Amino acid sequence: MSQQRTAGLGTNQEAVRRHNLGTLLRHVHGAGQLSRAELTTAMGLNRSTIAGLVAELGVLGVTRRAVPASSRTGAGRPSAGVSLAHDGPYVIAVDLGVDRAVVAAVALGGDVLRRAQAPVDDGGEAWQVGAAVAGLIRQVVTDVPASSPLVGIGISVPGLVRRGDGLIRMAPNLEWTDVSFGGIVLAALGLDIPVSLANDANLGALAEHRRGAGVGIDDLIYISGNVGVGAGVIVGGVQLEGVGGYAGEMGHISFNPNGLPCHCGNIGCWETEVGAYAIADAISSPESGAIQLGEVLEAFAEAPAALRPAGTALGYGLANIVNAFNPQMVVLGGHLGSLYTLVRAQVDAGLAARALPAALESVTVCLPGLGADSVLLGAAEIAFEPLFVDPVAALSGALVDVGSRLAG
Amino acid sequence: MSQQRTAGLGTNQEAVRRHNLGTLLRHVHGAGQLSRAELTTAMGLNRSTIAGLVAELGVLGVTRRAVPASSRTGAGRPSAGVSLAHDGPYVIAVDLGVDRAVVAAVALGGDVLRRAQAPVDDGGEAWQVGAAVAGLIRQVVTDVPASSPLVGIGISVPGLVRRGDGLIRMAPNLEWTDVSFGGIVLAALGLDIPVSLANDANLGALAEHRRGAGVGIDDLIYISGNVGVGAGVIVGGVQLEGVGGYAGEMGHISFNPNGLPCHCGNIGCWETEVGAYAIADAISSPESGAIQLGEVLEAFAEAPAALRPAGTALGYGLANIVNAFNPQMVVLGGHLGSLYTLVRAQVDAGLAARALPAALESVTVCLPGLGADSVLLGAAEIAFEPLFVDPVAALSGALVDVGSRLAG
DNA sequence: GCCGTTTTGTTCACCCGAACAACAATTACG
DNA sequence: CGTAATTGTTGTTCGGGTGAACAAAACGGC
Repeated sequence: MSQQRTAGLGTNQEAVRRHNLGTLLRHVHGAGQLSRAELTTAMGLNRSTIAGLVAELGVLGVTRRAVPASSRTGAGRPSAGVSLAHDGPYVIAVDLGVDRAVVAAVALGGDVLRRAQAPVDDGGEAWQVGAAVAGLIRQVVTDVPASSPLVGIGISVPGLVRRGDGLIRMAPNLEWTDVSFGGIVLAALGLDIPVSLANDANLGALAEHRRGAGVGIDDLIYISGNVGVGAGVIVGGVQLEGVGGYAGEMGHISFNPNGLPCHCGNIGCWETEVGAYAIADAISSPESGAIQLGEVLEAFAEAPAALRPAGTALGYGLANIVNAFNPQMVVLGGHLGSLYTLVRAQVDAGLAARALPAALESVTVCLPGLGADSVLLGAAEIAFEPLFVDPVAALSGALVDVGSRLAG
Repeated sequence: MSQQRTAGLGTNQEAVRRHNLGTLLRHVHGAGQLSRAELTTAMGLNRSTIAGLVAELGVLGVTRRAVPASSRTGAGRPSAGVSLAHDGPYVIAVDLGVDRAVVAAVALGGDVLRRAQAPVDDGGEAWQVGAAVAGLIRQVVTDVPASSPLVGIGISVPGLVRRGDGLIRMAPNLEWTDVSFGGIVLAALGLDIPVSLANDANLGALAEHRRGAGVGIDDLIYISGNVGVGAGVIVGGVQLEGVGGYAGEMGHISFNPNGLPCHCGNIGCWETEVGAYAIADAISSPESGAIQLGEVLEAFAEAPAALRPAGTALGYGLANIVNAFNPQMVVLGGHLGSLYTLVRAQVDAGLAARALPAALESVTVCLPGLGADSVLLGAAEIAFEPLFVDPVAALSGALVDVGSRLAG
């Protein structure tokens, strides 16, 4: 629910300032610390202009002047560093999993200030989960400096999230349908701040693209193995959403017409071959092991033979994805990452067998650079997004001293 | 090879003018004729600004003042119309098919000034085909006013085209590999102007999005049935390309593990079920009928039973596409359009059976609004693209009086 | 048929923001 | 220690979008 569609509009002159200010902040957010000279070359603007923008961000309380980071060697005056203020803006990131919820306060720059988590009951009602999440948020905001403005809340959902309003259309593993979870959490908190929701795979892709294994890579796919299987797709540096926001449901691509029934009602979806339940079955792990499948797989020192067909199926499915999207990188998250480390040979062979040579030659399969935090940090990213589109407006709408507001 | 990646750059102030001038021209190109008042609201700029931009385009010889188009009723001074100059810029569009090449001179606004076509020998060498295309281009430019500047050449290719340099990596039905066809055509012409190449499905999608069935629809997929099967994908109003430019090869998504061998080396690709050869086989049409399959299918008044499985396979494959991309519209081009009109029931049923409900509810399957010209007009669009990015630069690099240059 | 209303084109001064140039600051290197 | 190189700082210039005022052109009611 991020990308605004402004096709055909002209560029207003105040929009120039907004855009430049936001872009500069985006750079600082991405690098954490960088020099004004680097900003000058990265943004292609004049020194004076960068100086003005940096000064404005300083007045806004977002950045501060840092010691000259000696990244460059050679003659010349060292460039003054720009880094993030200690009491700068932050967001709440929520990773709603199948069996647990993780909540974190994340500062600009991507640092996790504090995190908390709690189990989520299987089949819990949305309002119960919302109350639990609200409780975690209350915990998490206590440590944040009171003067830090809270920009918004980003929530990752293992299911289909409608673009625009963030309604959860279907979350099979939570057994939710048409739940307005953002509203529920806000009501439980008694606050009114921007809430963004998105699919977990989409957020994993976003985080890996911005601060994980895919930095600098504009065509990237993150495949989430989180009981179900979904893909987050970034093409040309922007997220693929689709009209409704449901793009990337690669788990329900037909894979085997003679396969097993899928919970979606069809037969032989890819998820029935590489989903957590299928793999747990293959290694005769108890059904409950499917939810913790990542850990179960990590425990293996060597791959049992029973996993090899799943590896091949993963490779074949990846080939479909490579043919469809021609990505430069495919990141395997959740249990698929664990599976990949075990049966890498089968996966690579399956991919090479079925992908078109031209598309295969430029793709890399890898593990998440952010480990298990990809999705959580992606949730932080969408919450920050308005700040990069219009810093001034986003900050004027942000709340300060949230800790005491929530305590009182 | 169109979309330039400028992520992270700041907005230069001269870039504002470029962008606004290009955007205005894009509007005029799209609508053909529209009033300055409409431009003002569409672009969100001031009346004065629009006036300045329109004046500049007039000086450039691109637009001319038109009679007040009375689109609005009511009081008030009628708004002056902006329409395209008679001797304005134009491009050469080339649709390279499996058995024939179509070449057209296309004016700004999308009008085909003149077209010519010639058969292409099966298995012809690239330089032979290039010479034939050059001959058609010579024919086509004769009618164009000498003062009209030729902006560039756009070429549609039934195969994989590398982004950036436009190299044809693989065109199975032409039996070409790694052919620099743009260079070949330019050499045959003895000219040096910008040439853009792209995959036929991508161009079909572009044309349908801009002037066909998908005007105003930002998430659209065009599926080309042109012996092989490929998809052109537009998401969020921009073309999905992938790192190398090979995205959208949906014809080689695995469809049936027990299916027939595909020319790509795999088994059971979707193309082996809905490609022209498969369908020609099904209706016992001679092998040569595959190339003209569209016409063969059009001749049927009612669908023979033998086509029904192909219809179902088409529906199933569309479901995969809908799940992957969540488009708002799917346009079926080439023989797939003809097939759809015959076995629509099977296609719709197959799609409904396998697509996720959330994604299914917002998708429409339809036929091309531009008929058989989608791809040709798409080739014109990519040739025009530089003009909308920077009108002044594109015009300064354009050639005038091409007719006599090529004749002499 | 006239006059007020409405909408738009036209012109001008204005403002904002990026670019540019000159100078100062600061370091590396010989 | 002096020179070259790079960057921050400052004041000025320049370009382009904005806004106000006025003119133009059509409609509608009287």
